Amino acid sequence: MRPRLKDVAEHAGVSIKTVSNVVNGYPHVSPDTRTRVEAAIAELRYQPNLSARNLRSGRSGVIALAVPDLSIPYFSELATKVIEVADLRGWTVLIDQTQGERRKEQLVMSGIRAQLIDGMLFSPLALTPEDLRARTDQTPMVLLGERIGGGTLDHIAVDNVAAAHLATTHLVALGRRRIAAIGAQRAARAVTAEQRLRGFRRALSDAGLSEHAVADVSDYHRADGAEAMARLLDGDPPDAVFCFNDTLALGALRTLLSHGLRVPRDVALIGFDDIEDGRFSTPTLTTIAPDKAHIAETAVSLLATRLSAAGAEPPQDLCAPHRLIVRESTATGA
Amino acid sequence: MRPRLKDVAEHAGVSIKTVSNVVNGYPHVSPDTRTRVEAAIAELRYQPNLSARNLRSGRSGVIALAVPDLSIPYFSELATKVIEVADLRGWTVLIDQTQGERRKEQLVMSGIRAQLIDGMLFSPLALTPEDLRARTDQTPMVLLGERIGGGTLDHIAVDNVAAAHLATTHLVALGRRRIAAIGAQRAARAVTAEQRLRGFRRALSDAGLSEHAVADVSDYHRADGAEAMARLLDGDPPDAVFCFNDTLALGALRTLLSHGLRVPRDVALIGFDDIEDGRFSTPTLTTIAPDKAHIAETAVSLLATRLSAAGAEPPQDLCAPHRLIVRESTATGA
DNA sequence: ATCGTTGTCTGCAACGTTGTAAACGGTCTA
DNA sequence: TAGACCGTTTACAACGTTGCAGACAACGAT
Repeated sequence: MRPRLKDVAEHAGVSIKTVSNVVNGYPHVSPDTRTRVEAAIAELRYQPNLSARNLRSGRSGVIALAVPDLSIPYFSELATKVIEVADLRGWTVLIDQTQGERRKEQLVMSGIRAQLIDGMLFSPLALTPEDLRARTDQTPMVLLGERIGGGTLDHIAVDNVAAAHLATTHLVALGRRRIAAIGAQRAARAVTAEQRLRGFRRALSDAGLSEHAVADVSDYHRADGAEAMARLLDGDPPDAVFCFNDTLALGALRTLLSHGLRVPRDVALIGFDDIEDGRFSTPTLTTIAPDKAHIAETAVSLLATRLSAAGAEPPQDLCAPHRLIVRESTATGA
Repeated sequence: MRPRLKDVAEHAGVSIKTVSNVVNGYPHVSPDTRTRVEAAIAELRYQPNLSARNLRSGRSGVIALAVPDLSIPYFSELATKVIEVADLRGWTVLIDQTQGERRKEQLVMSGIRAQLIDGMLFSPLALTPEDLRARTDQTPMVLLGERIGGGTLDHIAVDNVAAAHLATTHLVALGRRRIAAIGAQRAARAVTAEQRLRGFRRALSDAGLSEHAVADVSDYHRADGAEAMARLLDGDPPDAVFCFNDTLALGALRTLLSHGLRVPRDVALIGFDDIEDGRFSTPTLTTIAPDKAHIAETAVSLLATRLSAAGAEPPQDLCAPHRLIVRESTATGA
């Protein structure tokens, strides 16, 4: 059996509460007692029972991170960072996958794990602002990515409009004129896609260009990008394409190359997310890099604030930095 | 405040224990009472408090999955499957990343989360059989991948020797004669790498060929593969390469293409793991596909057995199926 | 000498749940 | 009709922890 406070107390010749005080860093414990208790803790290899502590204190030290799909590299890279940062605060991260399905997102949001966690970081895809308003669960929550909170929840994301504008402007600066986009979504709920589309269109009109084509996708995997690019090539082929994320771009790249087109010579390609794959594709992938570490750190620290100050401080709506990383898929010399 | 059993009991006009019985599916409850209790549960939106339940019952319904790094696609794909399968049993999965570092693996193995979890699935990289023998923590554990348990723990993995043999034999069948491998590891602990190397060598000697070259790597990321391939090209270039995983292969592919070599014409390439990236690279990547769904299901069910039967049933050592998937990187017509 | 103050330590109760055992009312059997 | 039996329901205690209130000793100020 695992040792309890009681065992440590008997071993050190003090009361249970004193051991608890030592464990919790309560200051008014004499150095002598403290040493004796610590020795007993070490000897018995005592570890606090988290269930009991949680039951008593209402805190579990566990936070949830809900993302659509870990097998999308952007989310697994983000998860890696979040776990790292949370670890520094002594928190354990529990990951929920929603597959971007509205039903699962509602489930997660409405507190299916509420008993287990102190708070959650949530990266919704299909959820509507109404869904969020209808939320009754009180678990503190920080939104990542989609700006659908309507100012009712803490939120951190890149400025998608500005980032998409930057990406598109880069293509324009290469001298391309028939610029297409891949990644729009029919579902009116897909706020991120909508914002990137808006940035794309604004950049084109700023440059005095008209939109060459926009391809819808139903999901953001490689296969969707490959298939969307095939549709674009069926019509009047573009000379540059902005893909709303890197996996779409890698799928599109595959289609371009297998159609015998050269990248960037015939078609320049830019993605979004800066996932590791894009650094090793051929050609390597130009992309917009959101500062994932910054997002993870900010998200966790927003949650920490929310957890400590139960007060009604107004929710914050923060912006993460992004930058353009130029690689071979838009290189000029090629 | 969240409703408790007590609130539901009062609302339904029964005792706390009766509500508990209904919640837990205890059979001897009259249909009438059951209906009334269920109505009260629904109305108050009662959800059991997991901390209390865990404290009382000693079970948390949470299992840990410890892997080196989620940003390695193989592990994120595996994690996705494990979460799915665990969900069917009503379990929540908590993910620990070890970075393949021995110290972190020891930490995880020795029960750092023991208070929180009922059992764990562990995919070690750097751990030695001695580390495992020195383990004192009693949390049930199932090993994935590395066969270092020495028969003391449940274990599921593909037959790495046979799989590597299959991969190498495929290259031989293409008519290649200068066949190299990428992915050996200096650290004697890396059992998986060792087994794949053994299968590689056995296949070559079965074919009457001698080993062209073997490149060591320190890690299994794309960058390591790219760098290892560069070293191979410095010497007498191979006409085929077996990479011990797909990310290594994609890195190697990058180096080959940027050196102006054609794949598979000049160099045929085969990987291991069947990650999604390999289906969309150019050329697409031939690979050995371990049955990840099978691994996830088996691992979770091994753990379930171990959890229910506290008895000393002998640990099982199981083998997951694998198959060869031929794609462009070893296509014959090219 | 008395009183309040400070620092250290302790006992008690409670967090919400479930296992155990026992109570209750009814039906069946002798 | 008494006793045994069964299905249903209940009270109680315990899981290991921490907040609270207070006990106790030592000390300084009056």
